[in-house]
Amino acid sequence: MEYDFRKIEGYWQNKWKETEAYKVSNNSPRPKCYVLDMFPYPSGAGLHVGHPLGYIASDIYARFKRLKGFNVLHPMGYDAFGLPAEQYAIEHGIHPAVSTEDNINNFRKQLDNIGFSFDWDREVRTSEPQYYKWTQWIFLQLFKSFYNRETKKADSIEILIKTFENEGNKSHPIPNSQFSTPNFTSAEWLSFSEAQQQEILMQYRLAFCGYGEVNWCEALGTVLANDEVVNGVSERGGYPVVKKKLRQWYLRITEYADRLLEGLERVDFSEAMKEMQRNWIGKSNGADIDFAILDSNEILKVYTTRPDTIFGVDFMVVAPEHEVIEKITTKKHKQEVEDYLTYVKSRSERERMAEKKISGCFTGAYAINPLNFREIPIYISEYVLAGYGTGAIMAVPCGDERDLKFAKHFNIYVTNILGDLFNGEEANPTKDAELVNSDFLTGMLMRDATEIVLTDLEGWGKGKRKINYKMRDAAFSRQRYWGEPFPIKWINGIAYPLDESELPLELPKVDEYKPGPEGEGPLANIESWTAQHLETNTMPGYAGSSWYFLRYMDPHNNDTFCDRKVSDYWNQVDLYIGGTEHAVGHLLYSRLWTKVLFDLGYIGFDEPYKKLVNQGMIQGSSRFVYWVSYKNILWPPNTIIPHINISKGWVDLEDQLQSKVSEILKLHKLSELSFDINKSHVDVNIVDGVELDIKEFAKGINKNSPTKQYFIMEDGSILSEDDAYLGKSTFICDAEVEKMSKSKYNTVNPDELVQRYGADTFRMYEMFLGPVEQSKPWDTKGIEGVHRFLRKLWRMFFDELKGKIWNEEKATDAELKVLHRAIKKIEEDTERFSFNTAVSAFMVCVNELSDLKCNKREVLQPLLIMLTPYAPHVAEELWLQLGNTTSILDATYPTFEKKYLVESAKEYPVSINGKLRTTITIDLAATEKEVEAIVLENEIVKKWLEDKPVKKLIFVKGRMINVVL
RNA sequence: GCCCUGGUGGUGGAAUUGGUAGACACGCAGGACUUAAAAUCCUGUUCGCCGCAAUGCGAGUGCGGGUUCAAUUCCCGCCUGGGGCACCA
Repeated sequence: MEYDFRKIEGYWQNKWKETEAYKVSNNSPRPKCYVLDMFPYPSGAGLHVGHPLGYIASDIYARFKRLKGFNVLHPMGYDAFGLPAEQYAIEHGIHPAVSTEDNINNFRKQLDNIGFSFDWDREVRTSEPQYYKWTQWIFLQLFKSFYNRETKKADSIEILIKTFENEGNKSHPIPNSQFSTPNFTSAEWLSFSEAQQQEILMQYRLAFCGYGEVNWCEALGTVLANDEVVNGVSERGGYPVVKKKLRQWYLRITEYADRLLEGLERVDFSEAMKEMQRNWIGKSNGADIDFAILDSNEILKVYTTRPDTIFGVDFMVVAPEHEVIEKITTKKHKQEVEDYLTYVKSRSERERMAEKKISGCFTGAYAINPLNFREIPIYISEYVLAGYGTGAIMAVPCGDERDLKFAKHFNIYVTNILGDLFNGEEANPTKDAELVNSDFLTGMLMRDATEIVLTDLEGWGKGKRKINYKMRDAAFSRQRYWGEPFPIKWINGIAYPLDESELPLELPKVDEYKPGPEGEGPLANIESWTAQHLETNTMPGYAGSSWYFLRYMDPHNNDTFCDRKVSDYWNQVDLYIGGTEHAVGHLLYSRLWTKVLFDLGYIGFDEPYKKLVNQGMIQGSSRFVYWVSYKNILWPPNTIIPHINISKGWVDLEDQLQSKVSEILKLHKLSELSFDINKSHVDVNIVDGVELDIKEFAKGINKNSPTKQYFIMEDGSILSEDDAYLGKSTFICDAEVEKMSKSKYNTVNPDELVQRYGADTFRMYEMFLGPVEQSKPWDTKGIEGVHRFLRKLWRMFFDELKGKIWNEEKATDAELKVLHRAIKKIEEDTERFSFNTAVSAFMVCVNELSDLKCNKREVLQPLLIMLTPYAPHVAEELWLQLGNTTSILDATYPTFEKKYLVESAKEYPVSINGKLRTTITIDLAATEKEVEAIVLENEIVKKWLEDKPVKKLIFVKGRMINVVL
């Protein structure tokens, strides 16, 4: 009986389906374990080998935990709303729901191939009304809540209204400091119109409406996503893009900044991941300082984290969006300022931050330093962003590199407050300098000065301590069709929530996906929609994915998003696997939603993910073919143009290449032409390693084009497309590691590999490739080794001639040692997500057992159980063949027993001065003295000692010995 | 530009707490079995040097320094690949 993986895998996949082997119950006496993959977006391109990497890892872990006696929830579903489907609809007229459904079916088929243990009864799709009903419901909870700074949690807006009625807003200051009515009494509140009251409440709601800038493309009449804008123009068509203010929904995530920071202390994410989130939140301690403006009543408020440097301020910079510009710009500089603002309007925030070149312009106005009354010029520059701090900075060139560059560019005098620590060339951001040129602070350490400046400024009413966050409130609307509609009606400019009984508010069918007037979403084109005064924006991609992990727990509940008893049972996600690209987007948003739902009492935990593992990207290994293009040639009609492909080795041999090309041109009676060498991607699937399959390559050539293909082979021979099948010479491609993508022709489809080697081999190979967390290029070649391993395993049970060869004999100590070493290693490695080393431990185990000629059930059966998470199909098949009547999926994981591994002696590495010179086997019970004697008697050690005295002998028991001379 | 992360043989990678660098595979070379091939098995494989041989000698984990009896691992500086930077998901 041979290893017929196709038959085995087909059989068991059906069997498991029939027996509902992966159905998970919400009621179980066993401990729970929740293993989750990041929500996939079902793209039209289908799966490539990079996608299932995380799914395989989580599947192995889920199956492992099941064998260890846990009730494991391991669901899968689709983040089905999104821009690509809508773009596809615009281009092909196919409704996003239809293309999404197709994509999902394709995705599912591909996933099923790989043998995952997902409980498909729990599948969710964010674009289905039964699902987004609850996304809308949660949105309403956000809308009807505010962040109570006294209790530091979300509360019902009704409580806030009661408080306003009784005492105004004195105990709940308005979060928006720019708002026109910052303070009001109970009497004032009661006197406000409904519109005024609602406008005020909007400043408190966790989901609120405001105005924000979007990428507006006039020519396309639409708002563009950041990645649809390239170098300031639209990716499609290359039309200019400018910023435009539109009404937008936001989530007040800034109120949760401290709790999002605090929560990081309680979750098991990598330090790097936590660091990224902390940096994103960007909490800083500093001060707002007011600078008066010369000959003006305006005040310029700046935020700084370094009040101690106030005597080093040589100029001010305001963001181009700052409203003060208009008021302070002098006549003389008006034109210059306008030109600059026009330039900035075309720049994306990303471009502005990344720009190395200094740009800016002087307003003609001067600010006055509140401490020494010095007059300081006010500039505008794109490197100051409107959204951060107050949108204005005090520039201290001796302490900040960007400020220094700016000062040099505009020839601004640089004050040195750092003394010797500033060399005039490089800014020094130290906090430890002794201040000079700093009036009454001179001679003081910077760290100490901060406090004094703050106290002074506050005393004079010129400044205020302030904690600032880089994080901004999260924009929560899109001017798009394919997303959740907001359950909001606008009447007389007031947003009214729909009643919960009106949910779901279903997305209406449309015939076209064109944007509405003035950049509004496509919903604005639907009369029946606008007649009801419904909101025309839709929710962004992260709405549905911010809470999906809760829906998996209770996916069919029609009464609530997730029954509290059920979420109490499943609780947090124990293991979450996904890419680092979600570090600050999805992860922060879902943490926010979880905290709000917790505050409002709907769930019992405030962090969604207990442990997070980041999977690395599988990169593509691209292949290139070099080819010749001719310079300045007008081809006579009916000419056949020789298209010449060059094998890699010839590319740099210019002279010889010239004669090869001439040779080919002569065949076509063409004279010598000058040419360039180009490089194009070639489909990796027709390249074996780096060797091009010319036969396949020639098939792809358009027979109708007036060209004829030639190949300059690695050995210098020349083949034409007609004799491409002949000859023993090879054609070598160049190779490069790039992102895996269709456009680079470097995608590898898992379906083909599964077809060729089986799902078990594919699963193990994906793991064998390297650590899950690490990015690595895909190389199909190594898959053979894993496949050989599985066949070798099979042969321990079945011989081609003899059939069954396992036996019931008692295992020897040596065999049990091999087994238990494997149990220890594989269990530990699986537990710590080191799947690649676990696979190699399987290999080592099977290699050693076959060296021992061990075919004993006592050893093989536990091995099969350990293999189940990695290669479930073959494990289940062999398990059945061994005569077991229950499924291996629910077998008991073997227990490691130390007694089989006990050693009495150790082969110690012996170094002389840190260099390994020999090894000596010594009894582990030997004392240091005994060891020393043995080592110094050793011939090789003696040779190196050459009678020199031993300075020191380092002996680490069970580890190593080092003799120091 | 800012934040995060990686760099070890021809290739993917291993070395879990500072303690024998290169486990396990791929590839390559040689051999066995076979009429032949496939499959399988065995041997070798970091580089350089010496050699009849060895447990010989030297170098070696992106580059340059440092700490240590001992550094892929810790520290400082640099080079370089990848991810993110708020409307891709």
